Amino acid sequence: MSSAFKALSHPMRREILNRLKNGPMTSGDFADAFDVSWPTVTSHLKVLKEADLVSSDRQGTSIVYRLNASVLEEVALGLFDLIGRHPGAEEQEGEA
Amino acid sequence: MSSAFKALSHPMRREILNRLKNGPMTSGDFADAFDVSWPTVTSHLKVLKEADLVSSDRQGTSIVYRLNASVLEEVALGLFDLIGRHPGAEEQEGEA
DNA sequence: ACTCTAATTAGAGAAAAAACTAATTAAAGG
DNA sequence: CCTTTAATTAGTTTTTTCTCTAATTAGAGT
Repeated sequence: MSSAFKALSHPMRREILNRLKNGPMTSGDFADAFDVSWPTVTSHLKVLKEADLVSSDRQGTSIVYRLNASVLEEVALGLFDLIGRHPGAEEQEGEA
Repeated sequence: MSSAFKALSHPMRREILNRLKNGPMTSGDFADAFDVSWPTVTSHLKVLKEADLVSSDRQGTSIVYRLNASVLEEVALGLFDLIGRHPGAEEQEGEA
């Protein structure tokens, strides 16, 4: 999970995750969407995959990536843990 | 907020945040706690401060750092947003 | 003002990350 | 089997990050 934070530290990788929220996409989709070379995209996808934030498998001629929402959720929960507060717990006036 | 993820990407910086959960600490406390030079600690604290994850002010002879929980919470909420799920929403069996 | 302690800034070197081009692999389809 | 399309791997260069030592700043206390 430690590598997840590293993976999240790059804007393009966060944007990739954001787009995967709307459904699976191929490596080529991303190569089109971003103004960098395809190998650069591949490299970012690899980082995300190693952090287990995305999964991929071949579908015909393309390789399809999809979000591992549960892992991302774990990371978010880890952040809440860092501040010792439970998600969804509203701020209360008097905390005795 | 983009710099927050960068700030969170280093293990020592996450550990600093984790320790600050239990209350404010001085730069020297961290310099003692970690096996790196004091300037290295200062540098990490600076990154955290620039990401607005911690605040500091002088208290007598020391400089005291404390957690900006609200900012950290925002980052965690941002992650939940990335997966399009609200914090505290339990996994449900049938999602129609 | 002087000195001690706490902490930061400056500057340099090593290591890691990010980008590119060129070359390679893999499957699909004629 | 050969070609085309999709994607990755290899190798290199540039930029950023991390760490250190040495020097400096800032306040406290005498």
